[in-house]
Amino acid sequence: MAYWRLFIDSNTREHTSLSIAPVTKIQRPSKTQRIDTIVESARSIFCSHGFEKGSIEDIAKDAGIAEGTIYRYFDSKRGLLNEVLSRHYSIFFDDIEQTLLSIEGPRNRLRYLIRRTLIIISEDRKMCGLRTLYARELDDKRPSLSHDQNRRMAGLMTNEIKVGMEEGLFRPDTSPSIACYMIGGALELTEYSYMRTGKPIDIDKVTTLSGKRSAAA
Amino acid sequence: MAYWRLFIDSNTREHTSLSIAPVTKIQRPSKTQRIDTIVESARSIFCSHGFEKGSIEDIAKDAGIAEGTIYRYFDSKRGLLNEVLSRHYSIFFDDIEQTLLSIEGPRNRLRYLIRRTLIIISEDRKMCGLRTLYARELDDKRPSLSHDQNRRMAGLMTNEIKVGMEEGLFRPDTSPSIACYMIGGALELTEYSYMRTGKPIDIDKVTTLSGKRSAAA
DNA sequence: TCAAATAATGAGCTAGCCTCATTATTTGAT
DNA sequence: ATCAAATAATGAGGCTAGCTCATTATTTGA
Repeated sequence: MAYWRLFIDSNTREHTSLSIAPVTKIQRPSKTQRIDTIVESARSIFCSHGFEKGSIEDIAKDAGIAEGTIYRYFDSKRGLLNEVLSRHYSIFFDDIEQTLLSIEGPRNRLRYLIRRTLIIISEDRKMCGLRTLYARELDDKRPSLSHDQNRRMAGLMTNEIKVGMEEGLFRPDTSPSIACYMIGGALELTEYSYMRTGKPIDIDKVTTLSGKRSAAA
Repeated sequence: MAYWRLFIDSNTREHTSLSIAPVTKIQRPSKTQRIDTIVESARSIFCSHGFEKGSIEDIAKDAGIAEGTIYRYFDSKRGLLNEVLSRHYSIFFDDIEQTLLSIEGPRNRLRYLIRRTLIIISEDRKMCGLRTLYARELDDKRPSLSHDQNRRMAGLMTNEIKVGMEEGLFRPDTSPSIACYMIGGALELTEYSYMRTGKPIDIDKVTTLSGKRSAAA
Protein backbone atom coordinates (compact mmCIF):
# COMPACT_ATOMS: atom_id res chain seq x y z
CA MET A 1 0.00 0.00 0.00
CA ALA A 2 2.96 2.24 0.31
CA TYR A 3 4.72 1.71 -2.98
CA TRP A 4 3.69 1.43 -6.55
CA ARG A 5 4.89 -0.69 -9.39
CA LEU A 6 5.98 0.34 -12.82
CA PHE A 7 5.47 -2.23 -15.50
CA ILE A 8 7.95 -1.54 -18.20
CA ASP A 9 7.59 -3.23 -21.56
CA SER A 10 10.47 -5.56 -22.06
CA ASN A 11 11.17 -4.03 -25.47
CA THR A 12 12.41 -0.89 -23.88
CA ARG A 13 15.05 -2.82 -22.07
CA GLU A 14 15.81 -5.88 -24.15
CA HIS A 15 17.14 -6.00 -27.64
CA THR A 16 16.03 -9.48 -28.52
CA SER A 17 12.43 -9.83 -29.57
CA LEU A 18 12.43 -13.27 -27.94
CA SER A 19 12.20 -12.12 -24.37
CA ILE A 20 8.74 -13.09 -23.17
CA ALA A 21 8.20 -12.22 -19.52
CA PRO A 22 7.72 -8.49 -19.02
CA VAL A 23 10.28 -6.99 -16.68
CA THR A 24 8.70 -5.91 -13.44
CA LYS A 25 10.49 -3.10 -11.72
CA ILE A 26 9.68 -1.54 -8.43
CA GLN A 27 10.08 2.19 -8.37
CA ARG A 28 11.41 3.23 -5.02
CA PRO A 29 9.87 6.15 -3.20
CA SER A 30 12.13 8.91 -2.01
CA LYS A 31 13.83 8.64 1.31
CA THR A 32 11.39 11.15 2.81
CA GLN A 33 8.36 9.31 1.50
CA ARG A 34 9.65 6.02 2.81
CA ILE A 35 10.21 7.46 6.27
CA ASP A 36 6.80 9.11 6.25
CA THR A 37 5.20 5.82 5.34
CA ILE A 38 6.99 3.95 8.09
CA VAL A 39 6.13 6.54 10.72
CA GLU A 40 2.52 6.64 9.65
CA SER A 41 2.21 2.85 9.79
CA ALA A 42 3.91 2.83 13.15
CA ARG A 43 1.51 5.44 14.46
CA SER A 44 -1.41 3.43 13.24
CA ILE A 45 -0.20 0.14 14.70
CA PHE A 46 0.94 1.60 18.02
CA CYS A 47 -2.36 3.42 18.42
CA SER A 48 -4.46 0.37 17.71
CA HIS A 49 -2.40 -2.34 19.41
CA GLY A 50 -0.23 -0.37 21.84
CA PHE A 51 3.52 -0.02 21.85
CA GLU A 52 4.43 -3.37 23.34
CA LYS A 53 1.87 -5.48 21.50
CA GLY A 54 2.26 -3.81 18.14
CA SER A 55 5.18 -5.60 16.52
CA ILE A 56 7.70 -4.44 13.96
CA GLU A 57 6.32 -7.19 11.75
CA ASP A 58 2.86 -5.59 11.94
CA ILE A 59 4.28 -2.21 11.03
CA ALA A 60 6.29 -3.59 8.14
CA LYS A 61 3.24 -5.38 6.77
CA ASP A 62 1.15 -2.24 7.07
CA ALA A 63 3.78 -0.23 5.27
CA GLY A 64 4.16 -2.93 2.63
CA ILE A 65 7.87 -3.37 3.22
CA ALA A 66 10.24 -5.82 4.86
CA GLU A 67 11.13 -5.60 8.52
CA GLY A 68 14.77 -5.00 7.71
CA THR A 69 13.92 -1.84 5.81
CA ILE A 70 12.61 -0.22 8.95
CA TYR A 71 16.01 -0.68 10.54
CA ARG A 72 17.66 1.19 7.73
CA TYR A 73 15.86 4.30 8.92
CA PHE A 74 15.39 3.71 12.64
CA ASP A 75 17.73 2.42 15.31
CA SER A 76 15.11 0.57 17.23
CA LYS A 77 11.43 0.13 17.88
CA ARG A 78 11.75 2.65 20.64
CA GLY A 79 13.32 5.20 18.29
CA LEU A 80 10.43 4.72 15.93
CA LEU A 81 7.96 5.44 18.71
CA ASN A 82 9.88 8.58 19.57
CA GLU A 83 9.56 9.78 16.02
CA VAL A 84 5.83 9.10 16.03
CA LEU A 85 5.32 11.08 19.23
CA SER A 86 7.73 13.78 18.26
CA ARG A 87 5.97 14.45 14.95
CA HIS A 88 2.55 14.51 16.52
CA TYR A 89 3.49 17.05 19.15
CA SER A 90 5.83 19.21 17.14
CA ILE A 91 2.89 20.17 14.94
CA PHE A 92 1.06 21.08 18.11
CA PHE A 93 3.88 23.26 19.39
CA ASP A 94 4.40 25.04 16.09
CA ASP A 95 0.71 25.82 15.96
CA ILE A 96 0.65 27.10 19.53
CA GLU A 97 3.64 29.36 19.16
CA GLN A 98 2.09 30.88 16.08
CA THR A 99 -1.27 31.53 17.69
CA LEU A 100 0.20 32.98 20.87
CA LEU A 101 1.46 35.94 18.87
CA SER A 102 -2.07 37.06 18.12
CA ILE A 103 -3.37 36.93 21.69
CA GLU A 104 -3.39 40.01 23.89
CA GLY A 105 -2.32 39.92 27.52
CA PRO A 106 -0.42 37.28 29.52
CA ARG A 107 -3.52 36.06 31.33
CA ASN A 108 -5.30 35.29 28.05
CA ARG A 109 -2.19 33.70 26.60
CA LEU A 110 -1.83 31.48 29.65
CA ARG A 111 -5.46 30.48 29.39
CA TYR A 112 -4.93 29.67 25.74
CA LEU A 113 -1.96 27.46 26.52
CA ILE A 114 -3.99 25.49 29.02
CA ARG A 115 -7.07 25.24 26.85
CA ARG A 116 -5.16 24.29 23.73
CA THR A 117 -3.35 21.55 25.60
CA LEU A 118 -6.59 20.13 26.90
CA ILE A 119 -8.00 20.18 23.41
CA ILE A 120 -5.14 18.26 21.85
CA ILE A 121 -5.37 15.73 24.65
CA SER A 122 -9.04 15.09 24.12
CA GLU A 123 -8.68 14.97 20.35
CA ASP A 124 -6.77 11.72 20.30
CA ARG A 125 -7.14 9.42 23.24
CA LYS A 126 -5.05 6.65 21.73
CA MET A 127 -2.22 9.05 21.08
CA CYS A 128 -2.21 10.49 24.55
CA GLY A 129 -2.24 6.94 25.83
CA LEU A 130 0.98 6.33 23.96
CA ARG A 131 2.42 9.54 25.31
CA THR A 132 1.53 9.15 28.96
CA LEU A 133 2.75 5.57 29.02
CA TYR A 134 5.86 5.66 26.91
CA ALA A 135 7.18 9.17 26.38
CA ARG A 136 9.29 8.95 29.48
CA GLU A 137 12.60 7.34 28.87
CA LEU A 138 15.20 5.82 31.06
CA ASP A 139 18.07 6.53 28.73
CA ASP A 140 20.31 8.97 30.51
CA LYS A 141 22.35 9.85 27.46
CA ARG A 142 19.91 11.86 25.42
CA PRO A 143 17.20 14.01 26.97
CA SER A 144 13.87 12.25 26.82
CA LEU A 145 11.09 13.38 24.56
CA SER A 146 8.82 13.95 27.50
CA HIS A 147 11.44 16.05 29.20
CA ASP A 148 11.94 18.13 26.08
CA GLN A 149 8.24 18.74 25.68
CA ASN A 150 7.78 19.58 29.32
CA ARG A 151 10.58 22.09 29.09
CA ARG A 152 9.22 23.63 25.93
CA MET A 153 5.76 24.09 27.39
CA ALA A 154 7.23 25.25 30.68
CA GLY A 155 9.22 27.85 28.79
CA LEU A 156 6.10 29.26 27.17
CA MET A 157 4.19 29.34 30.44
CA THR A 158 7.02 30.79 32.49
CA ASN A 159 7.31 33.55 29.99
CA GLU A 160 3.67 34.54 30.34
CA ILE A 161 3.80 34.35 34.11
CA LYS A 162 6.84 36.59 34.25
CA VAL A 163 5.26 39.14 31.96
CA GLY A 164 2.10 38.99 34.04
CA MET A 165 4.09 39.65 37.19
CA GLU A 166 5.87 42.58 35.63
CA GLU A 167 2.54 44.05 34.60
CA GLY A 168 1.24 43.57 38.13
CA LEU A 169 -1.44 41.09 37.02
CA PHE A 170 -0.07 38.24 39.11
CA ARG A 171 1.18 38.35 42.66
CA PRO A 172 4.79 39.45 43.01
CA ASP A 173 5.68 36.53 45.29
CA THR A 174 4.89 33.95 42.63
CA SER A 175 7.54 31.41 41.71
CA PRO A 176 7.13 30.99 37.97
CA SER A 177 8.79 27.59 37.94
CA ILE A 178 6.51 26.19 40.60
CA ALA A 179 3.42 27.72 39.06
CA CYS A 180 4.46 25.93 35.87
CA TYR A 181 4.89 22.65 37.67
CA MET A 182 1.44 23.02 39.12
CA ILE A 183 -0.26 23.84 35.85
CA GLY A 184 1.76 21.35 33.83
CA GLY A 185 1.32 18.67 36.44
CA ALA A 186 -2.41 19.20 36.58
CA LEU A 187 -2.57 18.91 32.80
CA GLU A 188 -0.61 15.70 32.86
CA LEU A 189 -2.79 14.12 35.49
CA THR A 190 -5.83 15.19 33.52
CA GLU A 191 -4.35 13.55 30.45
CA TYR A 192 -3.57 10.36 32.30
CA SER A 193 -6.99 10.22 33.83
CA TYR A 194 -8.68 10.78 30.48
CA MET A 195 -6.54 8.13 28.86
CA ARG A 196 -7.58 5.61 31.49
CA THR A 197 -11.22 6.42 31.94
CA GLY A 198 -12.20 7.98 28.63
CA LYS A 199 -14.39 10.37 30.55
CA PRO A 200 -14.54 13.61 28.56
CA ILE A 201 -12.60 16.52 29.98
CA ASP A 202 -14.55 19.56 31.11
CA ILE A 203 -12.24 21.96 29.33
CA ASP A 204 -13.92 25.13 30.50
CA LYS A 205 -13.86 24.12 34.12
CA VAL A 206 -10.22 23.10 34.15
CA THR A 207 -9.10 26.08 32.13
CA THR A 208 -10.93 28.61 34.25
CA LEU A 209 -9.80 27.21 37.54
CA SER A 210 -6.20 26.56 36.63
CA GLY A 211 -5.99 30.03 35.22
CA LYS A 212 -7.54 31.56 38.30
CA ARG A 213 -5.21 29.65 40.53
CA SER A 214 -2.05 30.78 38.88
CA ALA A 215 -3.45 34.27 38.66
CA ALA A 216 -4.15 34.16 42.34
CA ALA A 217 -0.64 32.99 42.99
CA MET B 1 21.21 -16.94 49.99
CA ALA B 2 17.55 -17.34 50.56
CA TYR B 3 17.27 -20.90 51.74
CA TRP B 4 19.24 -23.12 54.06
CA ARG B 5 20.11 -26.75 53.97
CA LEU B 6 19.53 -29.40 56.56
CA PHE B 7 21.97 -32.27 56.49
CA ILE B 8 20.25 -35.25 57.96
CA ASP B 9 22.25 -38.30 58.83
CA SER B 10 21.23 -41.16 56.63
CA ASN B 11 20.70 -43.40 59.64
CA THR B 12 17.67 -41.47 60.60
CA ARG B 13 16.07 -42.30 57.32
CA GLU B 14 17.54 -45.59 56.14
CA HIS B 15 17.34 -48.93 57.84
CA THR B 16 20.20 -50.61 56.05
CA SER B 17 23.62 -49.83 57.43
CA LEU B 18 24.97 -50.09 53.90
CA SER B 19 23.72 -46.74 52.68
CA ILE B 20 26.75 -44.55 52.19
CA ALA B 21 25.84 -41.15 50.81
CA PRO B 22 24.22 -38.90 53.42
CA VAL B 23 20.77 -37.71 52.49
CA THR B 24 20.70 -34.00 51.74
CA LYS B 25 17.37 -32.37 52.28
CA ILE B 26 16.40 -28.83 51.53
CA GLN B 27 14.09 -27.30 54.07
CA ARG B 28 11.62 -25.08 52.33
CA PRO B 29 10.86 -21.66 53.69
CA SER B 30 7.25 -20.72 54.27
CA LYS B 31 5.19 -19.31 51.47
CA THR B 32 5.42 -15.82 52.96
CA GLN B 33 9.18 -16.01 53.32
CA ARG B 34 9.59 -17.22 49.77
CA ILE B 35 7.48 -14.38 48.44
CA ASP B 36 9.33 -11.85 50.55
CA THR B 37 12.63 -13.15 49.24
CA ILE B 38 11.51 -12.93 45.65
CA VAL B 39 10.13 -9.42 46.03
CA GLU B 40 13.26 -8.24 47.78
CA SER B 41 15.51 -9.67 45.08
CA ALA B 42 13.30 -8.15 42.43
CA ARG B 43 13.50 -4.76 44.11
CA SER B 44 17.24 -5.00 44.27
CA ILE B 45 17.67 -6.08 40.65
CA PHE B 46 15.12 -3.63 39.23
CA CYS B 47 16.70 -0.77 41.16
CA SER B 48 20.21 -1.54 40.04
CA HIS B 49 19.58 -2.64 36.43
CA GLY B 50 16.19 -1.12 35.67
CA PHE B 51 12.96 -2.96 34.90
CA GLU B 52 13.64 -3.85 31.32
CA LYS B 53 17.29 -4.80 31.69
CA GLY B 54 16.92 -6.66 34.95
CA SER B 55 15.97 -10.19 33.92
CA ILE B 56 13.98 -12.84 35.70
CA GLU B 57 17.12 -14.95 35.56
CA ASP B 58 18.98 -12.27 37.53
CA ILE B 59 16.26 -12.15 40.13
CA ALA B 60 16.10 -15.93 40.45
CA LYS B 61 19.86 -16.11 40.90
CA ASP B 62 19.80 -13.38 43.50
CA ALA B 63 17.03 -15.16 45.37
CA GLY B 64 18.82 -18.48 45.03
CA ILE B 65 15.94 -20.21 43.31
CA ALA B 66 14.94 -21.38 39.86
CA GLU B 67 13.20 -19.10 37.39
CA GLY B 68 10.14 -21.28 37.31
CA THR B 69 9.60 -20.83 41.04
CA ILE B 70 9.00 -17.15 40.55
CA TYR B 71 6.12 -17.98 38.26
CA ARG B 72 4.48 -20.04 40.95
CA TYR B 73 3.96 -16.82 42.89
CA PHE B 74 3.72 -14.17 40.21
CA ASP B 75 1.86 -14.05 36.93
CA SER B 76 4.50 -12.11 35.09
CA LYS B 77 7.53 -9.92 35.39
CA ARG B 78 5.20 -6.97 35.33
CA GLY B 79 3.17 -8.34 38.21
CA LEU B 80 6.35 -8.74 40.21
CA LEU B 81 7.23 -5.10 39.60
CA ASN B 82 3.78 -4.09 40.77
CA GLU B 83 4.28 -5.96 44.01
CA VAL B 84 7.66 -4.28 44.53
CA LEU B 85 6.20 -0.81 44.03
CA SER B 86 3.05 -1.56 45.90
CA ARG B 87 4.93 -2.72 49.00
CA HIS B 88 7.27 0.23 48.97
CA TYR B 89 4.48 2.77 48.83
CA SER B 90 1.96 1.05 51.04
CA ILE B 91 4.39 1.44 53.93
CA PHE B 92 4.55 5.10 53.00
CA PHE B 93 0.79 5.51 53.02
CA ASP B 94 0.29 3.67 56.28
CA ASP B 95 2.88 5.87 57.88
CA ILE B 96 1.30 9.03 56.52
CA GLU B 97 -2.21 8.21 57.59
CA GLN B 98 -0.97 7.49 61.07
CA THR B 99 0.96 10.73 61.38
CA LEU B 100 -1.84 12.88 59.99
CA LEU B 101 -3.91 12.12 63.05
CA SER B 102 -1.46 13.96 65.28
CA ILE B 103 -1.31 17.15 63.22
CA GLU B 104 -3.53 20.13 64.00
CA GLY B 105 -5.30 22.12 61.32
CA PRO B 106 -5.95 21.34 57.64
CA ARG B 107 -3.27 23.73 56.43
CA ASN B 108 -0.57 22.00 58.44
CA ARG B 109 -1.82 18.58 57.42
CA LEU B 110 -1.74 19.59 53.78
CA ARG B 111 1.77 20.90 54.19
CA TYR B 112 2.75 17.65 55.82
CA LEU B 113 1.36 15.61 52.95
CA ILE B 114 3.39 17.61 50.48
CA ARG B 115 6.58 17.59 52.51
CA ARG B 116 6.36 13.90 53.34
CA THR B 117 5.89 13.05 49.68
CA LEU B 118 8.91 15.08 48.69
CA ILE B 119 10.95 13.35 51.35
CA ILE B 120 10.08 9.85 50.23
CA ILE B 121 10.88 10.85 46.69
CA SER B 122 14.33 12.13 47.56
CA GLU B 123 15.08 9.20 49.82
CA ASP B 124 15.30 6.67 47.03
CA ARG B 125 16.05 7.94 43.59
CA LYS B 126 16.24 4.50 42.01
CA MET B 127 12.86 3.61 43.39
CA CYS B 128 11.17 6.75 42.18
CA GLY B 129 12.81 6.07 38.83
CA LEU B 130 11.01 2.75 38.72
CA ARG B 131 7.78 4.40 39.76
CA THR B 132 7.78 7.32 37.36
CA LEU B 133 8.69 5.11 34.43
CA TYR B 134 6.70 1.97 35.02
CA ALA B 135 3.91 2.45 37.52
CA ARG B 136 1.52 3.46 34.79
CA GLU B 137 -0.12 0.54 33.15
CA LEU B 138 -1.94 0.01 29.95
CA ASP B 139 -4.03 -2.84 31.22
CA ASP B 140 -7.62 -1.66 31.18
CA LYS B 141 -8.94 -4.54 33.24
CA ARG B 142 -7.53 -3.82 36.65
CA PRO B 143 -6.89 -0.30 37.92
CA SER B 144 -3.23 0.57 37.64
CA LEU B 145 -1.03 0.93 40.66
CA SER B 146 -0.29 4.51 39.77
CA HIS B 147 -3.96 5.27 39.48
CA ASP B 148 -4.67 3.72 42.86
CA GLN B 149 -1.92 5.66 44.54
CA ASN B 150 -2.96 8.89 42.90
CA ARG B 151 -6.48 8.36 44.11
CA ARG B 152 -5.39 7.50 47.61
CA MET B 153 -3.24 10.60 47.91
CA ALA B 154 -5.91 12.70 46.24
CA GLY B 155 -8.40 11.45 48.78
CA LEU B 156 -6.23 12.59 51.66
CA MET B 157 -5.62 15.99 50.12
CA THR B 158 -9.19 16.59 49.08
CA ASN B 159 -10.25 15.88 52.59
CA GLU B 160 -7.96 18.52 54.04
CA ILE B 161 -8.95 21.05 51.45
CA LYS B 162 -12.63 20.54 52.15
CA VAL B 163 -12.13 20.90 55.87
CA GLY B 164 -10.05 24.00 55.25
CA MET B 165 -12.84 25.49 53.16
CA GLU B 166 -15.42 24.75 55.80
CA GLU B 167 -13.27 26.44 58.38
CA GLY B 168 -12.90 29.46 56.12
CA LEU B 169 -9.13 28.98 55.76
CA PHE B 170 -9.26 28.47 52.01
CA ARG B 171 -11.24 30.38 49.46
CA PRO B 172 -14.82 29.20 49.05
CA ASP B 173 -14.58 29.06 45.26
CA THR B 174 -11.86 26.40 45.34
CA SER B 175 -12.40 23.19 43.42
CA PRO B 176 -10.84 20.55 45.66
CA SER B 177 -10.35 18.12 42.80
CA ILE B 178 -8.48 20.62 40.68
CA ALA B 179 -6.39 21.85 43.58
CA CYS B 180 -5.42 18.21 44.11
CA TYR B 181 -4.50 17.79 40.49
CA MET B 182 -2.31 20.85 40.72
CA ILE B 183 -0.51 19.78 43.86
CA GLY B 184 -0.27 16.13 42.88
CA GLY B 185 0.84 17.04 39.37
CA ALA B 186 3.51 19.36 40.66
CA LEU B 187 4.78 16.62 42.95
CA GLU B 188 4.91 14.16 40.09
CA LEU B 189 6.82 16.52 37.85
CA THR B 190 9.22 17.22 40.68
CA GLU B 191 9.71 13.49 41.12
CA TYR B 192 10.32 12.96 37.44
CA SER B 193 12.73 15.83 37.25
CA TYR B 194 14.66 14.59 40.27
CA MET B 195 14.80 11.08 38.86
CA ARG B 196 16.30 12.40 35.64
CA THR B 197 18.67 15.04 36.89
CA GLY B 198 19.47 13.87 40.40
CA LYS B 199 19.47 17.50 41.47
CA PRO B 200 18.34 17.62 45.10
CA ILE B 201 14.85 18.92 45.72
CA ASP B 202 14.48 22.12 47.67
CA ILE B 203 11.82 20.69 49.92
CA ASP B 204 11.15 23.87 51.86
CA LYS B 205 10.68 25.97 48.78
CA VAL B 206 8.31 23.58 47.08
CA THR B 207 6.35 22.86 50.23
CA THR B 208 5.90 26.48 51.14
CA LEU B 209 4.87 27.61 47.73
CA SER B 210 2.57 24.75 46.87
CA GLY B 211 0.91 25.19 50.21
CA LYS B 212 0.51 28.88 49.73
CA ARG B 213 -0.94 28.41 46.30
CA SER B 214 -3.64 26.01 47.30
CA ALA B 215 -4.33 28.14 50.33
CA ALA B 216 -4.67 31.15 48.07
CA ALA B 217 -7.00 29.23 45.84
C1' DT C 1 4.64 -45.09 56.85
C1' DC C 2 3.29 -43.90 52.66
C1' DA C 3 0.28 -41.90 49.24
C1' DA C 4 -1.63 -37.63 47.85
C1' DA C 5 -0.83 -32.81 47.69
C1' DT C 6 2.08 -29.20 47.15
C1' DA C 7 6.49 -26.88 45.74
C1' DA C 8 10.69 -26.46 42.97
C1' DT C 9 13.33 -27.32 39.05
C1' DG C 10 15.41 -26.17 34.59
C1' DA C 11 15.37 -27.61 29.84
C1' DG C 12 13.04 -25.96 26.24
C1' DC C 13 9.26 -23.35 23.72
C1' DT C 14 8.11 -19.10 21.62
C1' DA C 15 7.75 -14.34 20.21
C1' DG C 16 9.73 -10.62 18.61
C1' DC C 17 13.65 -7.36 18.07
C1' DC C 18 17.32 -6.90 15.26
C1' DT C 19 21.39 -8.38 11.92
C1' DC C 20 23.53 -9.37 7.73
C1' DA C 21 24.58 -11.76 3.50
C1' DT C 22 22.22 -11.55 -0.67
C1' DT C 23 19.52 -9.40 -4.18
C1' DA C 24 17.41 -5.27 -6.43
C1' DT C 25 17.49 -0.61 -7.98
C1' DT C 26 19.60 3.82 -8.80
C1' DT C 27 23.29 6.85 -10.04
C1' DG C 28 26.81 8.90 -12.55
C1' DA C 29 30.78 8.65 -15.33
C1' DT C 30 32.21 7.33 -19.89
C1' DA D 1 23.05 3.84 -23.65
C1' DT D 2 26.02 1.04 -20.66
C1' DC D 3 27.91 -0.65 -16.84
C1' DA D 4 30.19 -0.51 -12.46
C1' DA D 5 29.90 1.47 -8.01
C1' DA D 6 26.77 3.09 -4.59
C1' DT D 7 22.72 2.78 -2.33
C1' DA D 8 18.33 0.48 -0.81
C1' DA D 9 15.48 -3.56 0.22
C1' DT D 10 14.90 -8.18 1.48
C1' DG D 11 13.85 -11.94 4.65
C1' DA D 12 15.89 -15.95 6.70
C1' DG D 13 17.95 -16.58 10.83
C1' DG D 14 20.42 -15.18 15.38
C1' DC D 15 19.61 -14.26 19.93
C1' DT D 16 17.58 -12.90 24.08
C1' DA D 17 14.37 -13.30 27.61
C1' DG D 18 9.79 -14.15 29.35
C1' DC D 19 7.25 -17.95 30.30
C1' DT D 20 5.63 -23.22 30.38
C1' DC D 21 5.48 -27.85 31.79
C1' DA D 22 6.93 -32.51 32.53
C1' DT D 23 9.73 -34.24 35.99
C1' DT D 24 11.63 -34.41 40.52
C1' DA D 25 11.67 -33.06 45.50
C1' DT D 26 9.49 -32.10 49.78
C1' DT D 27 5.65 -31.82 52.90
C1' DT D 28 1.32 -33.21 54.83
C1' DG D 29 -1.95 -35.88 57.11
C1' DA D 30 -4.41 -40.09 57.47
